[in-house]
Parts: sequence; structure tokens; C-alpha cells
Amino acid sequence: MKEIPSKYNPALIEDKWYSYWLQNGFFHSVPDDKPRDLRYTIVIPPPNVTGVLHMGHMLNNTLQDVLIRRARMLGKNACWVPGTDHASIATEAKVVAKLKEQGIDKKSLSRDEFLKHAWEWKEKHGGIILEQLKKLGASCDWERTSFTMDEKLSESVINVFIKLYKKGLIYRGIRMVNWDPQAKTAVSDEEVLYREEQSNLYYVRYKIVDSENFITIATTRPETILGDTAVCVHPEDERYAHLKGKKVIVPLVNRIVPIIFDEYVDREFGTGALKITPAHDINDYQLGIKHLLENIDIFNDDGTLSEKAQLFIGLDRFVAKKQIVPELEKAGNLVKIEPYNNKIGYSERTNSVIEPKLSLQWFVKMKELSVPALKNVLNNNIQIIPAKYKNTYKYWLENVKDWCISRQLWWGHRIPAWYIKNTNEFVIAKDLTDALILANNKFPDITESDLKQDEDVLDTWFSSWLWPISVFDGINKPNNAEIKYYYPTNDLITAPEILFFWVARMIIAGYEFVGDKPFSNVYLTGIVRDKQGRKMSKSLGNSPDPIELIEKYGADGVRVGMLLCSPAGNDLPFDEALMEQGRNFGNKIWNAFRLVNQWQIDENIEQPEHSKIAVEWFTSKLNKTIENVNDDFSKYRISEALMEIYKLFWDEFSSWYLEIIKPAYQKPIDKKTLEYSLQFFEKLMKLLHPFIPFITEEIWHLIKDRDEKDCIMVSDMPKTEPFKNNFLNNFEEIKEIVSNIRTIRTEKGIAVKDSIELFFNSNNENVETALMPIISKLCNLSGVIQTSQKIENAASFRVNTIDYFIPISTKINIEDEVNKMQQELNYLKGFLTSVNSKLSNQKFVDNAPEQVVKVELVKKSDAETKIKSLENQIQVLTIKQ
RNA sequence: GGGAGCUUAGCUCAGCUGGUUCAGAGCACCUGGUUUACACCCAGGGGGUCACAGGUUCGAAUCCUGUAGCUCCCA
Repeated sequence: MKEIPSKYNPALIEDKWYSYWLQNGFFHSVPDDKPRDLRYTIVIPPPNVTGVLHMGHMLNNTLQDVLIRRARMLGKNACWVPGTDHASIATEAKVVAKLKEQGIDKKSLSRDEFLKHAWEWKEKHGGIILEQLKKLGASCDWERTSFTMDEKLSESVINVFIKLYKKGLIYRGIRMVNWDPQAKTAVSDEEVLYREEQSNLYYVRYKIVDSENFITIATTRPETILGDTAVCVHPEDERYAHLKGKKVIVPLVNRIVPIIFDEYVDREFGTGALKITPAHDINDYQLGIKHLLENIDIFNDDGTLSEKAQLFIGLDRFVAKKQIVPELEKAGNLVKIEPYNNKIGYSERTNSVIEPKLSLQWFVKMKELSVPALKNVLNNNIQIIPAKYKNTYKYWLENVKDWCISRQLWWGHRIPAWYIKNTNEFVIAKDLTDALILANNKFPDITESDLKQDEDVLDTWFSSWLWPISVFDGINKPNNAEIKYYYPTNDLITAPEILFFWVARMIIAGYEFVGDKPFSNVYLTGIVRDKQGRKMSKSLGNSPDPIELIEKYGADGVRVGMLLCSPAGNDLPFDEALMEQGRNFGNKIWNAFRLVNQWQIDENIEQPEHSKIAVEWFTSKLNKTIENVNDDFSKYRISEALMEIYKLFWDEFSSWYLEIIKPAYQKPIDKKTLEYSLQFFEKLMKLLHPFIPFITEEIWHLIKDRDEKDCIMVSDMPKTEPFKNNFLNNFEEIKEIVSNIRTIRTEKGIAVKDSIELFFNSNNENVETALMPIISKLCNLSGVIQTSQKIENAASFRVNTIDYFIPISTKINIEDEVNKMQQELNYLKGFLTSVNSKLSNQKFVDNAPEQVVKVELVKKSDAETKIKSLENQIQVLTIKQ
């Protein structure tokens, strides 16, 4: 027998088993001849190459690992594809910053030189997060590790661009975009975060042409006055009715612009008059189109004022905002300033204030593309868990807007558009050679040097929306064996925050490019928050380092901690106590195993009756739990599945089963019981393996010596077998009896080593007596005696309809006993009254289902029996006195 | 401004199509334990008008309406 320390130390075994699994290729999947329902695939939501593991990843990947490990043990060909995305904005920002540290300015580098630095950076830092996942135990198929800028994935992106362009679904156009002046790129609506802020509302008066009068407008952005091309009022606003056809003079720049009338204006807001700057506000822009106004773009790409502004040229927009106020005042245009709260958009990537800006960008038309994506979620062809997100999904897809896919960056997939010199035309082609062929169709004389590729790259989501397809090369080779085998994948586990910009788009891409859904189920996890309810983020610095947590509590402990509190879609406030609970669970398992492991077999001992019953009972209990767990998994109630097994192991197996079969100190055990117990242990470990892979594998190998490939992670998950439900119910009765006896022992101060006698008063002795050996064992009974008489000087209790007595040597306090009984009697009488009132209600008897009425009748007769017996006892006791 | 969702024990949450498996779980808390597997433990225990107010029903945490508070999404 191996000596096993009394405390489980995860650090000693986790790395060992992880590399063992890897060496044996257990994580690797290859297509075989299994039918579709025996294949199980997950593609990882690719973490960003710039990232390090945070708590959100921990939760997310633990869930994926649970599902994939379970699938593997259910005999499925399980494939979990890992990888990362290139995160163009974030990565480029990192590389630019790093170069800056080295004294290199991005502008001084050529595109190729910059990309060389970027790739170096990616090679060095890009893999960190995947290495960290290994510490967590993630059983990804590492041979399939993908990166969105790998050759075949890049090719997919370009192919898709070309396809969509040919279908007329990609166009280039001037649009108002969210401009990030720091990153100098457009970002999508989803990448803009709005925050409420205290600012000012400036009232500024504009002189009316050919009049001594003024019209006063209110604005939060006085600096954009320089770009004003109209003032707008509501057509039914009587205050301004006389201004029809008039013009006003824009302050400082003295531009003469019209007063326009539009119902868009909110008469209650400010003065009811609105200045219009079509180039710098999305609503103004739309009004500009409607009223044919001029666009005057007063900003440069970096957020400084351009020459078009005429004033403050070269100054930053915020500096200009400050400086223009005194100027307005000096010119006599400033009326007043009021404090005002409004929402300001910030770039999710650089945290700089977003500037609405007109620019030439590439767009994808989304309306037509998203039709199947909406339909197949609404009809549950793709299931979203929890279902409440279906609404949100629906809303977004029904109101989907065109997708701006160009980014003014270098790191990423370069837009495959070639502009033809000295023309306004371009061609879309996968490379220069193709581009020239296309261009020559129209301009036979031009050469390669007349073509210039678009400088911009594509939005990162434009590559990750293909992820479930492109990792299997399904875009470039639609009929290859891998895509045919693994697609559609089964489950996608991700955060609700990216339901739109990733999940919805993947679904769209799936139907568009493969003609089938990318996955069947979308499981949306909660968001990990700190105790103050703030989202955990790098910038707040409120996220613990997951690797340190793993070192402290073990990967298994951390996994349990994350899972126990994470029903789908609910936020989980992070609490280290949860990890502690996870670690404690590991220790519990460890010590339960130590106990079983140290027992010596004596072949000559018969199996004791109590052990025989215990084995029978636990077999049923185990099967019942497996049934429950299967049900939980079918509903993606993963934390509940874990809790089910947690309780099975801790309460039922350790606290009841092991205590029953445990031989006296240093006494041997019979062979049968030990064998059963080890079988139970194996099954329990298997059930637990998807949740806590390391300790279960360790114990699997401690149970006995095994062949090299005989690992728990590739073993079969126990299947549920028929069991007797009433046997389980009877055992619950046993627990209650034992519990009562324990209470009496404590109350009366009877030590466990002193044996006691138990009398019971019952006419039918079937069930109870059959299970009595267990009570005897657990409660150290010297005898169990059926009696029809009252026992003198005994503590008593009742379970169901049977009275139990334990004679005690010290005089019992009759008054206390009577009081106790009287209390119970009162409760029962009240209970009976309520039951009777139901039964005497004709409407109840008439309307309630038969079954419900029957139950009430049983309650009635039970209560009556109990009352009678209690009254008897009370009478006996009081007479004695 | 428009929409969705939530409110059950100190905390995090279960409670499916109304009816003893309806008021639950885990943690936390309290009391008592060195019974050699485990104090990272064992045995007990307390604790909720199911946000509030109406309604439907023989019967409501569960269905309906309104109110309040919180969260998220969109503008």
C-alpha cells in the first residue's frame, strides 16, 4: 500500500498529468467514421493575442473543457480547436507603443518594416494566453491551433471579401463613422462605449441676415460652430415661424447659412433652435442629406482642427473647445452657459473620445445576409442559452445596419482593392497579378505600377466571423474532409457582450458561406465581476491573476470555484472563498480515498448486513444522480450538475456510505464491500473528471496499476441503470432516525462509545427492520426491539408514523418531554384543520384533480394517527407524574 | 426617449406547464466536538409576508394588472 499524505497537493500532480495526456495524444482528434451524433466539436472563442488570461477566460474555458471532456467520455470524437485572433487595433497599439519606447516612430517605418516588428511581437507574446490555458487543464487539440492571420485563414478572409463584392454586398462609400483620433481609424458602433458625463450647454446667438435680431441655439460642442452649415427649428414652432426663408451668420467665421425647418427638432430642448454641423454629428448629417446642406469637415484625422475650420488651425479639438468660448463672448455671441449631463462615446480600444467623422470606408450590406441568421435562431435551429438573449438577438438582427469593415491600420488583412492610377476606378482581386488582369479588361495599357492597393485593413471581426469555418479551411476548400466532418460544430461558449459582433456574424457567415449553421447551441456565460459589481478588467486592475490562483488552490479548485456559482447568463461576483471551497472539495476526495485505500481485506469475513444494504442503497443513489446529472447537462445547467455530484460525493458517499461500511479501527474489511467501494470510487471519479480532471486522474491511477493508455480522461462515463426509488425513500427515513438518535445522544450526553437500546412501536415491521442493521452500526445500538408498550424513562421521537424510544439511565424531565409533544400536537392539529377545511370545501373536491384530493385524504389520516398517538403518550406521561 | 429582463435566507442562486419532493441548495453564521480519512473536518441549529399593492382561482413564489428599485440592450 502506498503511503499517501493527508493533505492533497495539486501542484505535485497537475503538470505531470497534463503532459502525460499530451504525450498520449488524448487531445487530438482526427475525422473517423463515427456518425454525426457521436462527434462533438467546439471552436474556442479566440482570445486576443495581446491578452493574458483573465477571469472571464477562466470561466469560459473551464466550461468548454467540462463539455469537451464529458463528450470524450461519452464516446464521442471530441475536438476542441484552440487559437487566437490578431486584434488589429489592440495589437497595433501595443506595437506602436513598444516602438515608441525604442525611440522609433511608426511614421518613419514602411508598411513592411512595421509588419515585421508586429510579427516579431506576435511570435513573442501571442502564445502566452494559450500556455496559460494549459495550466487550467484545457484539453484543446493543440495540433489544430489556429491564428486569424495564418495563411489559410487569411486566404479565407480575402476570398470572402471577393465573393461578397461580386454579389454586390460590399461597397465603398462616404459615411459617418466613429472615428478614433488616437488610433486614427474608424471603429464599429459596438466598439464605442458611452459614459454619462458632466458638461456644459452653451447658448450662442446667431445674427439674422438683414435684421438686427438674433436666434439663439444651444450646443454642447461650441467648437463645431466653425463647421455649421445651417440652423434648424421645428416647422410648427411659433417662436420661429417668422424666420422662414431667412439666413443667419455663423459667429466668428461669418458664414451665411440658411435656417431650415424640420420635425426632427425637439422644441423643449434648449431654445428649440439647433445648429447643424453635418460633418460632425450623425443626426446633423442625415438632416444635411435631406436639406442638401454643405459638409464642412473641420477636423484632421488626429482630432486637431483643419484649415477648413479657419480658426484654431492645428489645435486639438478640446483645446479649441476651451478657447472658442471667450472668443464667442468677445464677439457678443455667447448668451449663457448651463451645466448639462450628456453621454459621450469613448473608443473601447484607446479610450479616446470618439469623433463622428465623414470618411470613405468599406461596408458590408447586412440586411439580406442576415435573414437566415434571424430565422434559424427564432425557430431554435440554433439554441441560445439562456433563452432570454433571443430577444436581444432578434432586435439586433431586425435592425441590423451595414457593417463598416475597413480600419485605417496596417496590422491585419489588407483590403484586396487596387486603385487604378489616374482614374476613379478600382478592381477587387486576391493579388496584384489578378488585379492587373481585371484592370486590363478596361484599361488595356496599364501595368502593375499603375495599380495601388488600398492601404487599410479589415476589421478583425471580418476574419473571426469565419472562425468556425476557416479553422477547417472550409472557405477555400468547401469539400475538404475536415469541414465535412466537424461542421457544424456543437456548442459555442462565449460572453453575452459579443452576441452581436461575433456570434450573430458567425451565424450569418455560416449560412452564407457553408449554407449551414456554425453551431447548434450558444451558451452565454455570465460576466465575472468584482465584489463591488464592477466588471473585471485590466484597466481597473481588479482582476486577480488566474495563474496565482491556480498555484494557490490548484487548477481543480479554481475550476470548481468558478463553476459552482455560474449558472448560464448570470453575472458572478468573484470571491476567493469559492476557490477555497473548490480546494476543500479536492481535499475531501483525497481523504475519502485515503480511507478506502488503507483498508486491509480479510477474505474470511462475510459481508456484514449493514454493508450489504449500504452497497445496494448507494448503487441506487448513484444511478439516480447520474440520471439527474444527464438531465442537467441536457439543459446546460452545468453548475447544478457539479453541485449534484458534489453532494453525492460529500454527503451521500463520504458521510453516509463510508461511515456505514467503515470497519472498526484497524480491523480488516470484507472483500465484497471493498470491491464495491472501489467501483463506486471509480464511477465517482469519472463523473467528476470533466470538472476536476487532475485529481480524478491521479486517484484513478492510485486505485490500481493500469496500462499506459488506461486513463480516466479517455474512459467511459458511467451510464445510468435502473434503480429502486422507494429504496431511496426508505433510506431517507433511516437518515432521519439516525439523526434523531444523534440529537438525543447530544442532548442527554450519551457518548458514542456507550451503546444504547432502541425500541420502536409499530405494527408493520417490514421496511424499518430491514434497514435496522444500518442504524445499529451508525448509532452503536446494542439492540433494536419492537414493542407495543410504552417504555418508561425513555427519550422518544417519531419518524413518519412510528414512535422510537431510547431508555436512558438519568431521569428524564417529563415536563420537557410533554412540552415538546404538546408543541408538535398543536402543530398537527392546526395542520389537520387546514386539511379538513380544504376537504370540506365542495369546490375544492369538485375542481381539484383526483390525485390532489387523494393526497389530502392521506394527509388527513396520517395527521389523525399521529395526533392520536401523541395524545396517548402525553396522557401516559402525565398520569405517571 | 424606446425595448427587454430581474427582485425568493446575510451572499450567490434553484424552484418546468398553479396543488407535501413548496418554501429549497451551496456558502456564510451560531452551538458542540482531538470518535486516528479529512479542523481544507465531523455532528447539530437558527434564518425568508418569495420587492410592494391589487386581481384571477377552491388553491398563487408560480398566471394577470399596476407601483417601486436594479440591470442590460438600442437611440
